[in-house]
Amino acid sequence: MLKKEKIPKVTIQRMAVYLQMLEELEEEGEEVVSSTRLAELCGVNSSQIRKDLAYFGEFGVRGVGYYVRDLIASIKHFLGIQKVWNCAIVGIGNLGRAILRYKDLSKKGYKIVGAFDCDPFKIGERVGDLEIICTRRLKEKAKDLNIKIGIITTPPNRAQRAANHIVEAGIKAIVNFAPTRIQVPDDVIVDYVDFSTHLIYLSFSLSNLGK
Amino acid sequence: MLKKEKIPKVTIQRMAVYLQMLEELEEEGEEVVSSTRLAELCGVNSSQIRKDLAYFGEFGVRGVGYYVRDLIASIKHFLGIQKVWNCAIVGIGNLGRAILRYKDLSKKGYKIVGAFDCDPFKIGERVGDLEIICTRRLKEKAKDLNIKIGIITTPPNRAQRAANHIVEAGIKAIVNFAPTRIQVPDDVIVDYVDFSTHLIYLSFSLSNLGK
DNA sequence: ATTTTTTTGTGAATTTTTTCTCAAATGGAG
DNA sequence: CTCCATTTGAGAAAAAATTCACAAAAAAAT
Ligand SMILES: NC(=O)c1ccc[n+]([C@@H]2O[C@H](COP(=O)([O-])OP(=O)(O)OC[C@H]3O[C@@H](n4cnc5c(N)ncnc54)[C@H](O)[C@@H]3O)[C@@H](O)[C@H]2O)c1
Ligand SMILES: NC(=O)c1ccc[n+]([C@@H]2O[C@H](COP(=O)([O-])OP(=O)(O)OC[C@H]3O[C@@H](n4cnc5c(N)ncnc54)[C@H](O)[C@@H]3O)[C@@H](O)[C@H]2O)c1
Repeated sequence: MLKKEKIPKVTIQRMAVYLQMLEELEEEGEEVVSSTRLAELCGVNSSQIRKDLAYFGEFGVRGVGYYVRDLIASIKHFLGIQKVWNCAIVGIGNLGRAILRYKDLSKKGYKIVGAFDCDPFKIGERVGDLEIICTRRLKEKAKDLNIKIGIITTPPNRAQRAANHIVEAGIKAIVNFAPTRIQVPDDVIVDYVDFSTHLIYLSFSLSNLGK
Repeated sequence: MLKKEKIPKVTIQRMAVYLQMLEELEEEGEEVVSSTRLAELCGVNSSQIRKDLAYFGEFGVRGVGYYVRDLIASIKHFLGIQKVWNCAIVGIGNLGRAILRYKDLSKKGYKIVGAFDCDPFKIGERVGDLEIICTRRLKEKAKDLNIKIGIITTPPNRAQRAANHIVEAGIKAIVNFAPTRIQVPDDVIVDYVDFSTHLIYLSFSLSNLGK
């Protein structure tokens, strides 16, 4: 079913958007949706959607469209989010706490099972269901808790150190919220969430309206 | 100097990364950097950097490279971030508060000047320097405070309503943290910051390692 | 039963983005 | 002053992504 062809990152990102919209449609009781309708809702071209889906297989019915429920299940399946992914947060400051309290994450298949910080005054403190643990114990905990994804929310000048701990712990995927690039071995995947990049895009666009 | 050609969004996004790295280099006392070196640090191809910069003009010296200080200034200038942009946050929950307390934002040229929520129990409460104001007063405040960017951190089912208030207030740029698409007039720019999209990319990559 | 309408899936065409190449410029060494 | 080592800027080539266009399939209408 899955073709061997490399699937572009943008396709995966759009897939996440389609999934979001499909879940909204399901909630509204829609049973079937056409690529044209979904495209409108997501702000893309309809053949974009069909091409994206074609990387993974055939999911539609000609003359009808896609069954919302089934398509959601298929997408979750091939994106690898039918099951729950255990995550650890490193750096329990403003943003780390916000993410710890972000309830909808678990609905989306991600569970924060470890909260790590290096500040002795924070270690032992409880946030929600979790106790803040010393970053040095990440390696030991990663195995016990089956942690697959590390989330960095330390200040930028500490991000590399946090990354080193995560890599040391054998975790192969990192989301980095600190606005700095980190160096990791080739077999570790890093994705950056950079708020200021988005703001910069907006300021640039505002500055160049009509040009 | 600035060519009339449309500048791709990815170029602007990479520009933000170059800027980040250049500022780190400046802090370390580096005065000159070659596109090759910068490319290595940012994890891109060196001609990518030269092509990206070419959209805006010529900034390098052949045989030498780029003067870090000057290049930073040039980039800030053409991205429109030499000046400060006033922003409003709509939805003062976990994430909204984290952003309000995010001090480095102002260093990057963005100032949160208004905090809005619709919950009567929150209105009047102080967070940092700001008092939480009723969302209905956004329009009036947007003018007084010269707000140019709206940041949505409401629950997803309230994001459209928040967007409507922002549009009503005459603000032309929105960052939406809620995991849902919003509808706005053509002259309003929306950029989405979606945490789960990043997590999905990682789970997909982990699920397909070596395929 | 046949025609019409709808909508998918996919090759082909187009557009966009990235990478390759190299002449031209610069500074330093001899 | 000439030669050599660097490195930019930009045209050409290659690769990737998007959009077009339409046959094939399914359902609805006649
Ligand atoms: N606050 C926001 O809304 C926001 C938004 C976007 C990006 N960011 C980025 O996210 C990061 C965190 O921001 P914040 O506002 O939460 O900062 P913060 O200072 O409130 O929190 C940082 C936390 O990291 C901990 N820490 C430092 N070094 C560590 C290490 N080596 N190992 C483990 N923990 C360590 C600190 O003890 C602190 O608790 C920053 O890089 C910031 O630029 C923040
Ligand atoms: N918490 C996180 O770390 C995190 C991470 C990524 C994305 N998000 C997204 O960000 C959004 C906010 O998350 P949160 O955890 O802060 O939620 P939250 O429930 O803590 O906060 C939401 C706030 O929005 C306010 N609100 C509701 N409707 C409003 C309206 N019409 N106008 C103004 N304010 C309104 C509520 O009163 C509340 O204060 C959600 O959409 C969430 O999916 C959160």
